[in-house]
Amino acid sequence: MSCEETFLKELKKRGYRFTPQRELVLEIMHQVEKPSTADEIFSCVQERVTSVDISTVYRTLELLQEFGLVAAIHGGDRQLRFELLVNREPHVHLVCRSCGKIFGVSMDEVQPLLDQLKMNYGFQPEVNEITLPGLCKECQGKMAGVPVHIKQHQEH
Amino acid sequence: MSCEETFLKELKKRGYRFTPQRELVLEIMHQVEKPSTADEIFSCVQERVTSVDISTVYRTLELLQEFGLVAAIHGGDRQLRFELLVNREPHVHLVCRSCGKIFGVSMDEVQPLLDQLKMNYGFQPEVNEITLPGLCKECQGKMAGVPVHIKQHQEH
DNA sequence: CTAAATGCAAATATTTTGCAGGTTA
DNA sequence: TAACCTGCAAAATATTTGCATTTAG
Repeated sequence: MSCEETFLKELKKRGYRFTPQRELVLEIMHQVEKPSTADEIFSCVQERVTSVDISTVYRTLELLQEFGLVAAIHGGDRQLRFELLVNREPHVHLVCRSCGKIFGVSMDEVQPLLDQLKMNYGFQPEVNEITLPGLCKECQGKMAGVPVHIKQHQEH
Repeated sequence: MSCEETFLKELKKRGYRFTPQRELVLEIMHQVEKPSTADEIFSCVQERVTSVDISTVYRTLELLQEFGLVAAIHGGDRQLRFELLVNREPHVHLVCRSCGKIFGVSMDEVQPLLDQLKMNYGFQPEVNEITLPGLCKECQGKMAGVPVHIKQHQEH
């Protein structure tokens, strides 16, 4: 079942409606490559239909999350980023605190840890929303030895 | 070297000053048990000295982070939580998205994953700020089968 | 005495909400 | 046509900043 079909089905199931705005937000989510902020998504939406409001974008993203089509990931900065889950295998994110780049890591690598947390603590991690802050390869080289908080200041 | 001594030393090193407000914030950080929001810390501070402003709390927390005495962790909700690092071994946090409880997990359990990320991606995770969202044992029982976003709505 | 820190108020940034009018089914 | 959805504006939340005054060293 295609992404849009799932959306339609879930909307119908709850007596919600399939509006042009909702269709457009979902379409844009397919077009953005990286996990994107509400504002970035809003900008893309506006390039197509200027009248759409950012509150509609937020409301649609919330729906898409409820339906399991989109995940919200908490990066190092203040704002959430949203990512389409459909057609992607589960994965976790590495967020570089210096350059902000986000890397996806396949489940295979983290599964042992998740199993262990489940076994030892009974804790069930929400896989798609896991974010590991740190420094990517390039940024480690650039700022070796500088404490993290200073690094952040230098970057912004 | 005690926590306060470290603070003093780091302040002096930069020509900064050791003020009663800064001393108090650090002291409060020793008293709060769990990772706490700026506002929670501010409340504790106010119980002692009502004149202290929340902006001073924020500014002091930032200093403490620079000095490596405090870590900021990004939980599931919007606000940061601050935690004293001194006298604690490195650890990561499990945050329950339903009840909000935070569990500390020792490094031993996650070290293999971190090593792997370093090896395969060159990514250096910032250990003390890692947060894994999910559901704790109790909350899994309470809301088995209910999708995550609905759960959140029910809770708040 | 002087640079640094504080308290206050106002600004920012992000997300949420109330509501009147428009739209979907 | 009735419930739902939208755009707009305003509120809420969390954090940051400018500035006049106070204070540590």
